[in-house]
Amino acid sequence: MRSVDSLSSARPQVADKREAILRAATQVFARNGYFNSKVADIARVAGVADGTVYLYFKSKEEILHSIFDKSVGAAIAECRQQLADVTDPREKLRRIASLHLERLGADRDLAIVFQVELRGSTKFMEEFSAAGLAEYLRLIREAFEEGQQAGLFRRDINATVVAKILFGALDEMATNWILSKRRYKLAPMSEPVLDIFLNGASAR
Amino acid sequence: MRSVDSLSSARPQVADKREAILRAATQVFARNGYFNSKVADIARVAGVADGTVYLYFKSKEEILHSIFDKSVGAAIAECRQQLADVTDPREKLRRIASLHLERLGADRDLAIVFQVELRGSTKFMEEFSAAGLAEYLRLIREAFEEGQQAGLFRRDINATVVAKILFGALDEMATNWILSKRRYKLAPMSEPVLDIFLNGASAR
Amino acid sequence: MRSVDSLSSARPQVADKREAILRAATQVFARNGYFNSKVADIARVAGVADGTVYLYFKSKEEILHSIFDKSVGAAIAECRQQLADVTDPREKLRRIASLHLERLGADRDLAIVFQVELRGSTKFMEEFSAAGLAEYLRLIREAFEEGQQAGLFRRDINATVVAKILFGALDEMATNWILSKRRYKLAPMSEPVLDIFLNGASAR
Amino acid sequence: MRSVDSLSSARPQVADKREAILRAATQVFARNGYFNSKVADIARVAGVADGTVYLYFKSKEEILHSIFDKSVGAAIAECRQQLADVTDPREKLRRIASLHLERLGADRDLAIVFQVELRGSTKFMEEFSAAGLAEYLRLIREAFEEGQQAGLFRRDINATVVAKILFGALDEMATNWILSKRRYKLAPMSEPVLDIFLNGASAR
DNA sequence: AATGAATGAGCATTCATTCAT
DNA sequence: TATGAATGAATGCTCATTCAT
Repeated sequence: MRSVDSLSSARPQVADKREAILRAATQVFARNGYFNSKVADIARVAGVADGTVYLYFKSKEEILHSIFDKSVGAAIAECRQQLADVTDPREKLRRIASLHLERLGADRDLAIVFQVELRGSTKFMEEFSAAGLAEYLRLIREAFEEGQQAGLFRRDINATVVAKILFGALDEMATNWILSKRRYKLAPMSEPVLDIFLNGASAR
Repeated sequence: MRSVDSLSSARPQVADKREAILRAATQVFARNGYFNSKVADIARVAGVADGTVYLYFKSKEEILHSIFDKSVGAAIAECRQQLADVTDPREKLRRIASLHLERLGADRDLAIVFQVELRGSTKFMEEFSAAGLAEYLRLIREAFEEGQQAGLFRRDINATVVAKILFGALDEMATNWILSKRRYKLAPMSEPVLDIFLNGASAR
Repeated sequence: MRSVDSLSSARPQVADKREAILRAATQVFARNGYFNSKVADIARVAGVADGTVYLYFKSKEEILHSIFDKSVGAAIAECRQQLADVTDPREKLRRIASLHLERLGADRDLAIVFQVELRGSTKFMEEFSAAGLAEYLRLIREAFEEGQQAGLFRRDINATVVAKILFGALDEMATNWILSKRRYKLAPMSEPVLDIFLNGASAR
Repeated sequence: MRSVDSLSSARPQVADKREAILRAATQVFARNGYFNSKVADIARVAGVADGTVYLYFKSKEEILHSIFDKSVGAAIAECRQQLADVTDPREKLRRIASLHLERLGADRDLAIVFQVELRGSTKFMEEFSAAGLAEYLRLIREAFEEGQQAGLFRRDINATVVAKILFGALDEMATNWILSKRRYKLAPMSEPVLDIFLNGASAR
């Protein structure tokens, strides 16, 4: 069993080191911005030598991509799982929104990388858009369409546009939270958003 | 006629050259991204020497700021003017949203700079937030509060949050438009947004 | 007239700076070897900033190529000129050999770059071979063929091979001179080479 | 049989591994050039771990030196042996030249390392010159001096210079062979060289 | 002996900015 | 004002070498 190894010196070092670099990079990118961050900074924060970074990542850019991939992957997986036992489309949307803001609210550095650093390049935005965002928007859209079929939501509005509206509103909550000097909880902000949204989208 | 000005006064030249540099920078930033754009590129596109850029702007960063200041200033001014003769708060929000997307939709390069390049730095985002965005959100909020006082909008929702929701939804429309491979008109996208928003925010 | 400018500060600076960099590079390459030479060293010796090197050359490698091109071009041009008024093929070969060793003997650093640094890469050797060497071997071969037609040289030996033999012998003289700890004149070494060569190649 | 050795003793393994590394290095150096070759490449081709290379060689440079030492040692030994039963100085020179080109012609990678890679450093060239080349030139010179004493060769020419001439001519044949795109046998090229050389150097 | 993960010194090149003209 | 040659600080990445296992 692994647990025995874990007590001594084990082998999770590889995973650990890769993780450490990703964690360090998230922090460094969040504090200095991607372009102003030096690979040497990341290495120092991660507690490894400069060259070691390149044993785990092909380039500085790949580190940024990896932060994105890992987080979006986990987020979508968790989202799907949480939606599994929910049938009410309105509740589904509430869960999606809630998870979205909970995740970002739980790790400020990661949130900064997501809301700010990942946006600063058309190239990356396009990939981002094609990969994670598209998948995420689909989750919203599908829940909304279910609600339309169930007669809960208005049928005169385009589900794709609706998904963007909800995402945009949540995204703005997250960005505002990061930029705000006041320190407040992000997760509860999903409530007024859903309130207006569901109210505005509901069939009468 | 221009030629007269040119002979009689140097002023328009100054404005022209400054304008030319801003226009060139918008194009170059939009196509390559801020960090990958060289001052030399901007100078070439603007038709001036590298050093000339520094007669009008203190640094590369100041060029980005100037693009922002100039555009936001003009947008808010136009917005205020267009709202002057409108009394219905719902119509005010419609005008704000419409103007927002019309402006961005009219100049794709400028839209890219706004939606992508200006987002890539926490520092800038903070200033952006403090300066233009705050002013812009205030316009929305005030219109909404008027509506609340007039009994048109629900009073159980926070006007500040509402303003962010509307802005976030519009912002997402703009970003999606930029990243989309399909070519469609951006301005009409304000309609479904307002539809859901007004419907969701209206008093019953 | 330009000569007036020349007295004050003039404009030959461009040529001068390029020349200075080439001269500096020849010295630095000769002393440290191409791969161990830093562009910063070349810049320092040339009395310019690091970046200035790149205003005149695309890369470190291009500097090496330029040293080669410039020198071979000048050598071949001088060689052709010196051969113009010579009719005796034997004398032509004597002049070629003599010029070859005089040139290398006159600039030890340049000779080192030619005999050592330029040889250290198959890629460059191939270009070298294709460009300058081929031209140079042709000069030898043509002189030899003239001698064959004039009945001065044996017709039973291949002129192309003969050219390589003569070049190889001279090349070895130059390399030995560079590596030798003794300091002697290189140019006179052409005599014994030609002696044996002409004797061995002459018709009886 | 090899399998017996493998079972009874570890020695051949050592020799095998050292050999394997030298063979791999010769191939890698020949294909990429010394400075562009990575120790990791050599290790991979040799089928050993990176670190293992350093159990047999102190540094990358020592590998190059070892290739040289091993090959020159073997060449000179074979040369001496082949000359043992020859008395005619002209035949001795023929054998030396023939062996020289046969050896290089038999292993193209080794020839490239000798003709190109070993030349790219003044430092190495000096050692090369002091060690192998000096010994080799001595073999030639001694054979020539014998011929002079026997009245076969002219006494008015310096034997040391003569040795360089012959070596230089052969060396050029080898270099040309490597760089040529045509594929031909190198060994036979010793004939025209010797032809001219002996003819030019012979007493009348 | 063998491994290969880790190290960290080293360097070509870029480009925002300056300033003599 | 305008120019553009010159500057030089700044950094991502490579790879020979080490060493704990």
